[in-house]
Amino acid sequence: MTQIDNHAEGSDATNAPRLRFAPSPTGFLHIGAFRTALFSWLYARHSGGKFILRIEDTDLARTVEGAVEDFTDGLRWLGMDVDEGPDIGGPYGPYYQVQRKALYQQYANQLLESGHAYRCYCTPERLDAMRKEQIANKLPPRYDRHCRYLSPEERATIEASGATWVVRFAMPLEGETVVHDELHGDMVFKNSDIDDTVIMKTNGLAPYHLAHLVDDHLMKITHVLRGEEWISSAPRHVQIYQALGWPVPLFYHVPNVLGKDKKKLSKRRNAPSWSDYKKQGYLPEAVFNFLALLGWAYDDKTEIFTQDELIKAFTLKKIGISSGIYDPDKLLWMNGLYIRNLPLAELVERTIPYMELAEDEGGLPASIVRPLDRAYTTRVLALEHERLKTLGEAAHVVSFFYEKEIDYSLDILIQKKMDAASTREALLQTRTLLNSLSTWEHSILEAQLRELVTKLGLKNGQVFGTIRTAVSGRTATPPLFEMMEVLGRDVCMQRIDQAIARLG
RNA sequence: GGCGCAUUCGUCUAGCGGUCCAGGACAUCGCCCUCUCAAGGCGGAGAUCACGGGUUCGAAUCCCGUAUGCGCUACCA
Repeated sequence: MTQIDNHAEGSDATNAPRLRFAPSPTGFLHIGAFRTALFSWLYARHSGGKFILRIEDTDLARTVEGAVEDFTDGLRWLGMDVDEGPDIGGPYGPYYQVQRKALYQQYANQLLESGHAYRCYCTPERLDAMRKEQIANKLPPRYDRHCRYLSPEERATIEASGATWVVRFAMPLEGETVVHDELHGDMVFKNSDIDDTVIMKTNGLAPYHLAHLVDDHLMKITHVLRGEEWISSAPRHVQIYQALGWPVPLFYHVPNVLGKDKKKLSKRRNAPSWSDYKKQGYLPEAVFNFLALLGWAYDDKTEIFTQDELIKAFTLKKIGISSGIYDPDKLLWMNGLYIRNLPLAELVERTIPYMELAEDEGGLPASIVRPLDRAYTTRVLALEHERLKTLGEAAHVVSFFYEKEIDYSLDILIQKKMDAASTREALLQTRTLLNSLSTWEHSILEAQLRELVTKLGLKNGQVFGTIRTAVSGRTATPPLFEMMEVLGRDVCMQRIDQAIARLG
């Protein structure tokens, strides 16, 4: 602990900004949390500062196994590298709050000694009863400061009886506290509205209000970006900073990201996690771009940015202050755009893993052998490239390119103003024509089949639609002739034969 | 209930006293392209800038109310 202190008090102060992302490991991280992290990361990179990951795990009861790994995986997936944190350490560690317990005790004691805090012996039962009564009397539920005014003798008696205690911060009873926020300006709070919050729990760990503040100070955090839900307790924090004699960092209370229900994103209700996006085949660079635009805008038209462009363009000043609903449709559009901009080879590289997933995880049907043929898959995906919105949907959309048997109902084979007989006839003629071709190439297929259409006195859509279904089992596919070329002569002929057979 | 924050097209937003009877994007609608589905191109509709008062020669932009939404009100973060 002393060692940590020495580091913290050391005068290596450069003026580079230091920003932190400090999630608590109570579950997976939703997209709104990442958005705030992303703002911090972007500014750290923009300014040549540091980005620190700290785990706020002082709530032992709610800590979830695997959560920290989820954070670091998510950060990595989105391309946000960490300068100091649990995995890599750093000069101001440890980066788990439970490991900094002694520090919080030290400063709680300091506050106790300076008269800025006091021991509170109230039992949860008393607190609970008190609150219920306050609410019943339409009073704001607030700690009644019962223990603040205990005499030393009374304290001695209570403690002699073996009572446990917490430490509460003694808020000034009168006056006002001004919270200066870089985004919102000055926000003024009446001290009498703020109660004496617990800064040290019975189990010897500090709650958020003390722990984050001690860590931010010791870790030399310069810019504090956090959700706007913290505005209410910010005056408490500035009072504690003052009581400790520490400078207050720059506050940026950023707006929340809301769900479609207009409620704050919550892990258990309406929020997708980063890994949901990964599973569905969203590109991290698209998600990154999308997230950066949620509550921040560069100008009135630019919205597609590479990560480097974002780093260059990002400024904290332009963060908006009103909370917004994230629009999954727009993300989907942006993802499609990023996919279309991918070089084909990279698209193949990144899509194959999704296609090779087990069938029940969204991969190709189990009957198709893995690993997939790369050359063939490249030809297949070339046709689907501009049609994909997510990598995850590729398997479904291209499965007929791989399947031995395709299955479809006859009504999608028979086109408008046609019946089984005319469809069968068209297919028979198609078969004869295709059999006569010496080269299986899309431009030749197209030229020949167009001639056939006129010869049959049918519409393009009728004949091509019939062949499309016969050959793919689908009504929506890539352009027919390119598709037939990739499928190959044998597969096409066999499927056309089957269609003819099914028509009687 | 108390306190706080917010409020520009359905959604994300630009706007920081005059250039805005408000610009862009997604979604939506129509047309073009066309063998289906996409992609792309063109165009339309969509916001009396929440409402009401001020300040000002002039307000989406500044101030004050009201309404609505959201947040906080734990030995959770």
